[in-house]
Amino acid sequence: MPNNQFKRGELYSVINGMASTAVARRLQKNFRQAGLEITIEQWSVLYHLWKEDCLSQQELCNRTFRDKPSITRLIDNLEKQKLVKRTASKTDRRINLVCLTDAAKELQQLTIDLANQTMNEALVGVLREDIETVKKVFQQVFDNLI
Amino acid sequence: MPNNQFKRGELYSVINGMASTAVARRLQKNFRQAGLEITIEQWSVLYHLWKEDCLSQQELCNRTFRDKPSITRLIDNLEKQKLVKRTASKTDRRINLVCLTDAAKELQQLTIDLANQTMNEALVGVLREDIETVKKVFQQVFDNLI
DNA sequence: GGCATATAGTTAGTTATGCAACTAATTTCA
DNA sequence: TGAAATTAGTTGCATAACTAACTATATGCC
Repeated sequence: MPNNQFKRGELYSVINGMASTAVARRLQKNFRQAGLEITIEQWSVLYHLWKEDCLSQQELCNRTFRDKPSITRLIDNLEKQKLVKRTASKTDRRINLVCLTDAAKELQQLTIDLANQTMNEALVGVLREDIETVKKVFQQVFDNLI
Repeated sequence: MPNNQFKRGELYSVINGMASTAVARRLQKNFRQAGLEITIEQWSVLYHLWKEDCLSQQELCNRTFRDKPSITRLIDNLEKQKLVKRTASKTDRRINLVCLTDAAKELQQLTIDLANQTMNEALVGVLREDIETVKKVFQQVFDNLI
């Protein structure tokens, strides 16, 4: 097997999970140490709702890159924790608009601070221009596969 | 999916693992189209066993970056599919050595070819030097967090 | 209008992950 | 040597993922 293909296989194991898993675990740990009960998956839903409240579940699928059943259950759990509320759309009765509760709005600043702190911990010793390269490569990978 | 884009100036998409998720989904799809029943998580275990057979479960934890219960259950499922076999270590009775079956050995070439093909699909238009930068950054992130 | 098709969301089944608590075997060291 | 600590692996519980199949509503087209 040609040597460069083997290298790409090695990159697969790098891209596929280890670094982002490490970041995600650290963020979850930082949430827990701050006394927050939410999962990072739930947080990623809240994150998009903080940017724009009352999105449909389908729109949350698109923005969080999850499928519909995943969003259904994430919203179920967020509703149990009284962080969001499903509201029927007035113009399309198929659609649930997912809206933040006041309790969720109070989590925004703290959790985003913790996320930024986590990224700072992760990126110690990494050059700013290299971060831009990573973003660029990830965008290209994403565009290639979607 | 118009909103599945990384936003410039933020790395939350890295936390969400969007690029690695996209690669993993594509690899899973390519496995399925080739008639292979294994999951990418199972494949990642086999991958390390092809490099070195008969590793302990703990060693598989270290190499695949998973915790012990995850490996226990991945090995359970791989054993059900007759792709690996647990063997008691002769020198330490706490240890299970996980060894490949002949059926698993036959999967090596095809699945690694599919992984390389998937990486080639993912990396169209990506510069070789940028790949090296990604590897370097990921290694640094990993070292920072572990 | 009415039927075919597409879209929004839910449910069920299997696999995987994280954490905590557990058993069993080994090592440490007083 | 023997009790304490460590290590390897399993089990239980909760959350999350993907696929496929399902209901309900909306749209398109004749």
